[in-house]
Amino acid sequence: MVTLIQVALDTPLDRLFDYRLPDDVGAVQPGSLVEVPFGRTLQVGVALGSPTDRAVEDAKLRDVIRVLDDRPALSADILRLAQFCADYYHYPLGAILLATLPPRLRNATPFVAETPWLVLTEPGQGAEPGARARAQRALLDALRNAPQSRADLRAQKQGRHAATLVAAGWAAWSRIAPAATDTPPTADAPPATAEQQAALDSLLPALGQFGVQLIHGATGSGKTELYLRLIDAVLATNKQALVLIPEIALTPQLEQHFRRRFPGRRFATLHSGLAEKERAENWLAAPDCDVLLGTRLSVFAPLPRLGLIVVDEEHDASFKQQDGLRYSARDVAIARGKQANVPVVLGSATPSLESYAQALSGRYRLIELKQRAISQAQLPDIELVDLKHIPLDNGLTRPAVQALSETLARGEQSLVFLNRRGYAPALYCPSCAWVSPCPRCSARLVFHRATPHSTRSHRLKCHHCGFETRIPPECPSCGNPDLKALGQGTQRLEETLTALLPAARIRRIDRDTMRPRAWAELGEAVHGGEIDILVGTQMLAKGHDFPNMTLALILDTDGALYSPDFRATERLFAQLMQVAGRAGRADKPGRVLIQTAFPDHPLFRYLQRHDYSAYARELLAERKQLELPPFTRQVLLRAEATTMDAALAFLHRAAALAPDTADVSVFGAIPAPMARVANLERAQLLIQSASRQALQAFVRDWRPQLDSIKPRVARWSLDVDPLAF
DNA sequence: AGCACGCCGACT
DNA sequence: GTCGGCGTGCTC
Repeated sequence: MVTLIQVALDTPLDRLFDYRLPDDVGAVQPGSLVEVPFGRTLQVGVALGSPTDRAVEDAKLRDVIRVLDDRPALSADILRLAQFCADYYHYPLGAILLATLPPRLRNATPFVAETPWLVLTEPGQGAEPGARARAQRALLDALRNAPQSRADLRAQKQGRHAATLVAAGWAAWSRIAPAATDTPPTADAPPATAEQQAALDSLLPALGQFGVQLIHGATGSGKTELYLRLIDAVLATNKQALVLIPEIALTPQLEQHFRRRFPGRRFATLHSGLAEKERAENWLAAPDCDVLLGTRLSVFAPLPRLGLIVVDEEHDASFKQQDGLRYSARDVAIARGKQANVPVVLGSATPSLESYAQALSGRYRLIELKQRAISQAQLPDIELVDLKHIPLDNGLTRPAVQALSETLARGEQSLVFLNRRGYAPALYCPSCAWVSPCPRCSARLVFHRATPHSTRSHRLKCHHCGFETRIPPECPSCGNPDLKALGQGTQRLEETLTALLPAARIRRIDRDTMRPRAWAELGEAVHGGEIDILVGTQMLAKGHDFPNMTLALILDTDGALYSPDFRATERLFAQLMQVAGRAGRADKPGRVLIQTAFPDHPLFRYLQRHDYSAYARELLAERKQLELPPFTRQVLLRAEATTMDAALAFLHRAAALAPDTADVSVFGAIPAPMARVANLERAQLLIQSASRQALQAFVRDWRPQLDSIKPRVARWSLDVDPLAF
């Protein structure tokens, strides 16, 4: 009898594939990585169990080529987590499993990990080298104290003795230095404030099992200190902590902070900025580490002794993957915590409304930190500049310019926040009112002007769907050659400020000016006092604290205040608070100026009081009044076709096929959200529900029907966002 | 998703 | 005469 095995492969086909398992390929267990022939290519797949039913005829079956034994099999808990994601996000299991692997381990090329540490083995602990082998004995003694690095040993010409110990089985080369045998010391912690102590008293007893704890603490209230103490407690029981952060590039000091706090503990980091080799090595080392600090992709890392998951800045959009498997690492972390029966700690100064709602309903435990642990840190004053009474000149009011020049005169730094990149949000024809519409979607094309750095960027660009075109020499509608830039973008603002404050050293920060690795350099420039004014988009909201930044100017948030997308309004508070938080020094509170035509908007009232809780409660109450659920779950049906009409036709037929469920609403089809792919137009249909079960059932019933109406022109995909505002 | 098969327009 | 465009179908 031939052994058969199911293999999950990285293909959009949402099914498993059966293979014959020849006797000579070696041991295969569920989770083993195997190389198999697929179509006319060879692919790496994940072996699962034996097939339960025989759907394909024997003639189609092919042989597993080999087991990739240079890398460990995926563990049962990762398989389970991936299965959860497959169900939750309606995404093929194989695609998820392969995506959890670091890229270097997704292909069959053997990977040899670096082994920089010589460590003592079990037999080595009591080993007695011969009396004359003094060098060996000395090295063995040294190893009993601490692992030795390969580089040091080489420098001390100990390489030969090391090799002898390894040959004797007393020592081994390892990827990662194991922890010292006795509990490594924890560096001195600052004394806990009364509030922190109260939080710890409630958090520490909850560490043994699953539960979600939402720590709502303003900047400076000591959230990080709480994480560190919880991690300390978890490490003491020989378990591992997983710490998820939004972007590691923005917080280089955080890793140092952690390492210094737990000297002697084994740290690993994972993020997409690592070189492929390093990422593979860290992933392989993860099972042996004590603390894994990383970005969203770390949520799938192998951690056999997981004891705690921390999600810092849980509201942050970076936790959501925007393409492929559109998972939210925060939500997957909660699922993982539940499966592993391990507590999950979410922390934020401005928790997402969905988390806050869960906390208010009692499903999560809410822990509020109100005091500032760092006593010097003072909250900034927030002033509103009423645009109904104060005129704008090139997007700036007199008080704003004055504040900037005063700050400059004092030798302090300012930040100017304008959430619109480009030169101007639109190009405008004064004679016929043409305003640069995007031919592919309903947005406006943004005017980008050439700069000394890149002349190629002199173009009209759609920030919504990615369409780009050259700047027309005359109005495409009436031929008028005199087109005007309408409104303000960061590029134009930079130009205006340069003209107004010629002495100021100004630096623009947005997606157009920032290269991926430019943050460190920017941090140094700001710290070194080489910059007076930072102008930029929301990119400015995150990252370093600049100690000499005392003014934050916020221009034009009104679009978001009354946006038809009420989620934009809901996110605005967090964004403004983050920007405002950039201002202020240890010795003096910062000043924040917001230009707005709607100073009476309730958001500002709460913002001025720095009271996010009250604001979040009001938003949730408002939703209740409007009979909106506190959060919705949504599925996006995307259709791609050679013409927009064909894509829309498919979506309309799909909508008509929607089963009649009161719990699920199907909204209208809209054209081209984000980029035209491979000469296909893309449109989408939004399906929403407050109930996950209802949505799941809906999609399950609907899916086969969609296949049946699939017209020649369209291909479709489901994009699931199970928890969305 | 790839990748090949297959049937109709403009070119060495 | 063919090169090559993308519509269609398949992958254990």
